[in-house]
Amino acid sequence: MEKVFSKVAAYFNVLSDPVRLRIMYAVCTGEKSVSEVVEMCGTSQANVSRHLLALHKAGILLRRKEGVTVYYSIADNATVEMCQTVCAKIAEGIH
Amino acid sequence: MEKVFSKVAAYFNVLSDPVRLRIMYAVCTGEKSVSEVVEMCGTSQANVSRHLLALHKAGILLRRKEGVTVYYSIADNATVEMCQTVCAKIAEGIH
DNA sequence: CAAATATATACGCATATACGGATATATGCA
DNA sequence: TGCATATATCCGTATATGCGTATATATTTG
Repeated sequence: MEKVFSKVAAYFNVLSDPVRLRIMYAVCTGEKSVSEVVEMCGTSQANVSRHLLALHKAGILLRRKEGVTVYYSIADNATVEMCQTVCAKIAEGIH
Repeated sequence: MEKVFSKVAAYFNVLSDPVRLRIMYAVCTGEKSVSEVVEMCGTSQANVSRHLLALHKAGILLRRKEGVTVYYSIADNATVEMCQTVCAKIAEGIH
């Protein structure tokens, strides 16, 4: 049980960063290369690479290498749906 | 949009700690006082108090004071359901 | 008022993490 | 082989956060 809590905490922790949420927003519309994500999010290539790897290690993003290019995509749509639900709920309270 | 991401990140961040998840697990069965939560979770009173306040500030727990005793309860069942969904999903992968 | 109980806060320390900048690694191509 | 492109990693720094310990605050009771 305690082990589950630690894993769940780690899972939420990956989603608890604005940059990683921006990245999720970029990738959820379809597979994207690192460069594409860099253009869509306003931060450095090194930073994007790190966050993409963090999301991948957590099992949230898939990683596919094609030549020198690396593509990331959503592993499980349930995560995206959860983010959207929370976003909607919180966006209500902002107006 | 960026503001929403920050708020969502903060929301997930509150749930990204094993102790706070233990506390959620304790409180989700019904309103509990701080002392009761301390007994149910294996950590100090100061620690529990801090985490309960963090969950309350995030809007996840309600706070009710009755004399010298403070009771906390779930504000929105959707949060609990989300935690349970994630827990179940992750517990699968552990066995 | 004094003491006991319940909860919250202050402080210090250890650890984690995000970021910038530089650099390493890998692949493709002339 | 040499060079360009794409991605990942290393290092240092600044900041955040969790926890233990002690203490403060508030309420009840004698």
